[in-house]
Amino acid sequence: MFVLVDGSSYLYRAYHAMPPLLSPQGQATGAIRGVLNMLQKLGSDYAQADIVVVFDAPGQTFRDELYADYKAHRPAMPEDLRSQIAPLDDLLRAEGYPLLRLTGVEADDVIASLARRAAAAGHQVVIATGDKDLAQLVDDQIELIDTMKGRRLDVAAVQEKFGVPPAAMVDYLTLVGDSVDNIPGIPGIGAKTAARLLDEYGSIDAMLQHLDALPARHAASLRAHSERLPLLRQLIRVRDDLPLDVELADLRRAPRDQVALAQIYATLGFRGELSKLKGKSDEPALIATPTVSMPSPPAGGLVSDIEAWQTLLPSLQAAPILAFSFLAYGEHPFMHLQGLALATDAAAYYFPCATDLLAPGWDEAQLLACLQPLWAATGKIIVGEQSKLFSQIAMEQGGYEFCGDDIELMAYSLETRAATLAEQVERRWQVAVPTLADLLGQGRGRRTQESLDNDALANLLRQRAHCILGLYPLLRQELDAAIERARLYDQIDRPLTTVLARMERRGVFIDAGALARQSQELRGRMEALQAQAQQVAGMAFNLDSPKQLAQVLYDHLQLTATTKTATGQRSTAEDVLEALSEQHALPGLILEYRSLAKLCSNYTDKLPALVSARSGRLHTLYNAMGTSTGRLSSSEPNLQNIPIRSTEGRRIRDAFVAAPGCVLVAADYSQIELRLMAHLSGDAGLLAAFAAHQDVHSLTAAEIFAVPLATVDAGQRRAAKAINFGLIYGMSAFGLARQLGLTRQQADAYVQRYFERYPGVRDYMQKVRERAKEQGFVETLWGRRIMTPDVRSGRPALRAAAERAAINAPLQGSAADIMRRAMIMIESELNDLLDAGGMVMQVHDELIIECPVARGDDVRACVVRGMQAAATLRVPLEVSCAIGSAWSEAHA
DNA sequence: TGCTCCTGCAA
DNA sequence: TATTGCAGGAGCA
Repeated sequence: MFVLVDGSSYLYRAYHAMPPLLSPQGQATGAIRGVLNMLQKLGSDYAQADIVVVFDAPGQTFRDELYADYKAHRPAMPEDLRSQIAPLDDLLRAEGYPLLRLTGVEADDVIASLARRAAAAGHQVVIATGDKDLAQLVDDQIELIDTMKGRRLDVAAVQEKFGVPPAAMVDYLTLVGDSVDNIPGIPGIGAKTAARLLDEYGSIDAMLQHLDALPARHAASLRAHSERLPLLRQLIRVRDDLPLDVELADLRRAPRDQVALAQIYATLGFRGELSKLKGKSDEPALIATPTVSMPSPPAGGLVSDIEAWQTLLPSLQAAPILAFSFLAYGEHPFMHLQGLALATDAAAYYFPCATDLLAPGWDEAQLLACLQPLWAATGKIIVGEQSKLFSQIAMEQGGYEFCGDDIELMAYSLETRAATLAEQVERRWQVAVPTLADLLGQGRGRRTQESLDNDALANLLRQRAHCILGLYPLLRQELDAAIERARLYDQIDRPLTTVLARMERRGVFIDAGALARQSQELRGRMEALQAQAQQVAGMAFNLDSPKQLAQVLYDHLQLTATTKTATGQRSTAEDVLEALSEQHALPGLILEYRSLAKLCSNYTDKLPALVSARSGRLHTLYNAMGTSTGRLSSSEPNLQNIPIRSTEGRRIRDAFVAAPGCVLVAADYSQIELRLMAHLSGDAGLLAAFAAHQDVHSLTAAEIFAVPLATVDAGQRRAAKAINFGLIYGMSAFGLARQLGLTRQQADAYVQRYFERYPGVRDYMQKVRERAKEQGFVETLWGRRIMTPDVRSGRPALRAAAERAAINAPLQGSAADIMRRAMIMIESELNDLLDAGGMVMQVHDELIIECPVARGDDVRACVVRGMQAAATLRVPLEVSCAIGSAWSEAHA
């Protein structure tokens, strides 16, 4: 039997799975340690087998030549991983493993060729890999194993996992693509569709012969991309016929070179291995071997009465770290616990809260009360998930404030990318952790949350708590290794959680009656517009359907289509209709209809429906982990896109009002992103423009057009404003031309003059592009890191888009950091200042506070001070603020 | 019911 | 060929 190990895949995974271990000399050794662990495990699992390790060779392969984008968005190998390759090579050779590395092809191809040879010679073959690509090789003699997940993949398992037999895997991956390797696949065909089609037709070739029988959109997509298929196949199919100049007999493990090993282990600081080698296994290893396998299912059990709690309490009090996971039910933000699990490193306990398992006197309130002193114990670390929700439950059902650690938030502070518990566990340990969705199932047989089996829920939450406990030290270590990220988490993101919890719970008052009246009026006008539009069109059609509208405009009325959408439909977007409105009356009517329909469906109808019966107010959800820049986002409803630009839309803001006896105080940062551009770039001209406390767009216009400030006209200011905004987004001259309705040449000239006047800005933008490419990330003023993998892409469009995002991210993200800091300060000051009221909304650069009428001026002073104090830049940070009984009035 | 596409609202 | 979001309705499986 042969075990063929995909060394490169394990190297990467070990690198990510292991803590950043260092040798005494400071050499990184985590990945080496991980690969060694894995090989040792394979050695004991397959004691009789010959183990062969295959690595990717450095440099290009035939796939790179076939396809320039192959693995293009994969970041360059981190230096502290690259530095481990040579020592690992030495180690594996000394351990006696046959090592293969062939230039021009990938490890997969070598493995495939070896596997076929060995199988042909009658051997069983096990391929140890973390990649799914090799599933195409599986047959009676060849199977895959993922030692980290402990999963075996034989013929039946491939069929079960992918829905197709191994023989169809090449076609399957061709259709689906492989985002890991940046292979696109066929658009519109995902895993499900591919499996279904292959099940029915057997192969892509067969599908191509029966295109008419396929669902139309799949047929269209296949046809449109058919010329791509051969290339995709070549990329995905592994070569299993390489002429390898080794004989199977050569692939025997050589005796371990004890002398070399002793030296290597000593250099790497593998004390445990060294002592084993010397036969002194009693000497304790200095470096603990972390768990790479699934954390074992926790001991512990169910706690549903006070006696059991009392028994348990000492061990909970003694634990330095408590991890929790919970399930909630009810109406946001007044939710209840359905159950909660608490894990220590010894055990995990489950506390049901809303079931018939409860003893008299033991319920949610009792549990929360019991937990309160534990949470508050000094020096104890409390870590969980969904901590904003949990702190709302603690407030609402327990009557106290809670602010613990949150592994999702820690991950976000580290890399500004949301990572669920399941994703984190998967990434670090390559094991699946069950989610609520798994327990509920999907489709028609989907269970409701109330009907969940108690034992199943208990196990789920105990296991999750256990995983959280395992993740915490790793995340904390990574945060502490990067002081800026640690500060970001400890001083900004974590404290903000409580602020947001309170703000959501406070809600905002709206005049539902006013909205209902607006709705009625809008409906009337929409009906009239619909009748008029159908009359002008000469036929009946659904005004809400872009597809039908395109038919009416371009087929029925024979207007000329100008723009197409991403999928080739003829566009009916606003700017297109705007242009067409000169030829015909219909486009104008549609535009008006659409604007009204939008107001109705999104706002005047929607908002009153979301008012809580319990509080009479609107409670949005603020997601502090939902953006790639550090901004918040808002949903259910989204209060960050309430109309303001059109006079019709503005009326919606009339309905955002203060409660009786109160006023709204609205404060917003003026030009904060442009100020940050001045600060970050240090451009003298831009700094001077802000220092002058004058209208920056007019000043910019005066510079660009080389005229005195006093003579700048509206058109010049408009152009300057467009450039200023465009800068923040990394806009090109082409985009500027389109925005302003200029020719390319004119726009080019503007941009050129802008950069002549503000050369620091040009240099800064270039520096950001370069840094993004070198480091793979950009940073905000507070060290929030935004990853920018695509700036290294070979695809020009993708790369350009990534560069624009990289330029924008430090500006947008720093502004977001500033606002987060301001909110934390202001919340605490308002707590002292007010008995009732507080922040009710945040709209990126604007804060809205509700307070008693008499306190309006105090609150205004407090908020303006807080917002300004949140950052000290090289330019003034101006805040404008106004007070009113409605949001529309409180806008300065 | 769940997914994708198109459209459009905000900073 | 401008950044970041959320969400509706249509259309389809």
